[in-house]
Amino acid sequence: MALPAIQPRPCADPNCRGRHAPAERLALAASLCRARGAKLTQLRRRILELLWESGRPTGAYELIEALKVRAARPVGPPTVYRALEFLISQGLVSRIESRNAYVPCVHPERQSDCLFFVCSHCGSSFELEDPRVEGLIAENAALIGFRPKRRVVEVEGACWSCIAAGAEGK
Amino acid sequence: MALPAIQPRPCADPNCRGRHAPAERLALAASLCRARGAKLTQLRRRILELLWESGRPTGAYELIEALKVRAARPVGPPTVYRALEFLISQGLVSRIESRNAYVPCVHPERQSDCLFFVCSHCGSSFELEDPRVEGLIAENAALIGFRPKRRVVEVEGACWSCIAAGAEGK
DNA sequence: CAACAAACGCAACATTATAACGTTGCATAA
DNA sequence: TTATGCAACGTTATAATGTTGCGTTTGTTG
Repeated sequence: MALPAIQPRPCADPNCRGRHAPAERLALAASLCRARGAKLTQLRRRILELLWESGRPTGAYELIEALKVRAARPVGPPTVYRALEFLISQGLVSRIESRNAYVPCVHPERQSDCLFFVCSHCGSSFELEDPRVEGLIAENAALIGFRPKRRVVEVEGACWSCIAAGAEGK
Repeated sequence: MALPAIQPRPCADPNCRGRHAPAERLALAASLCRARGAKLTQLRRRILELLWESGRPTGAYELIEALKVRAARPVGPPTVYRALEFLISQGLVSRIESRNAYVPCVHPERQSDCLFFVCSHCGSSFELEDPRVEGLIAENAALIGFRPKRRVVEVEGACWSCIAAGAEGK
């Protein structure tokens, strides 16, 4: 029996924000899918990989372009959208509604919704978790008898490095 | 001098949620624009009126369709999008990012961002304010040195009347 | 009135997403 | 081995949403 090359394991830090290489991310994704009986196919894996390599919210058509380069045959929009749908259903990817773009999830093992901070200057995004947000939303929902199912929290602004560079968002 | 028919005045209740007729909404909007030196033209006013009458997040192309009925000439997409841009800039309308749709703002005199609760069954939306959300976001933003400019909070779920009717969202 | 700017009309186009239908490949059972 | 079922993927076309560029109208101001 071969030694396991990578030991995929959830990160203990809820807000570790990117201290893991794409390869490690993919290994964790594969491990999660295996455990759930979900199939992380070649295409789905490749798209997830592209998202990790991109480093910022990436549009479906950007992915299609990127896939043209290395894929045997070009893939059409429906194919990419179906793959994204799968990745989202597995908690491996989130859609940034305010950008029509997609980002890989830092902590796919937790299915919780996240807060997304998107820099309007460089386009990079940052994912944080804060359980208190749920409470606040639940509290407000109760005021109007609303039963929440899914939530979107997206903050547009300037990221640290763009502020440091003097370009404070466009 | 004629007596003022309507006395537009901000509502004291931050979460009054729709106890005002469209005519009153429009009068307030006109009053605000006048005070700000912004021009609420016929078209812009008509679009705001349609949004108030609609009662749910409404797409740009739905507005175009609705305008065909009563307008002298049909209006094209750019015209509607520009009018929406104006209304949004004046805080009279918000865009629901997760739906590509637009809703009139309950409290245009306050420029604060709101929380939107959208029923996935009947499509109606509810706007609430909660200043604590800003605090929570600011706190999280500080963790990563992010300077927030605009935020989107949208909650999808089931509204009270749909829950009561037994249809708890699709 | 002339000059100017803001708003609007219009054609074309760009971007994002889905519908409808067909094909492939693999597992299982007859 | 052939049939059958199924999930994933491919292909074409089209729907839905949003923008650019430019010319025309309109309203205001000197």
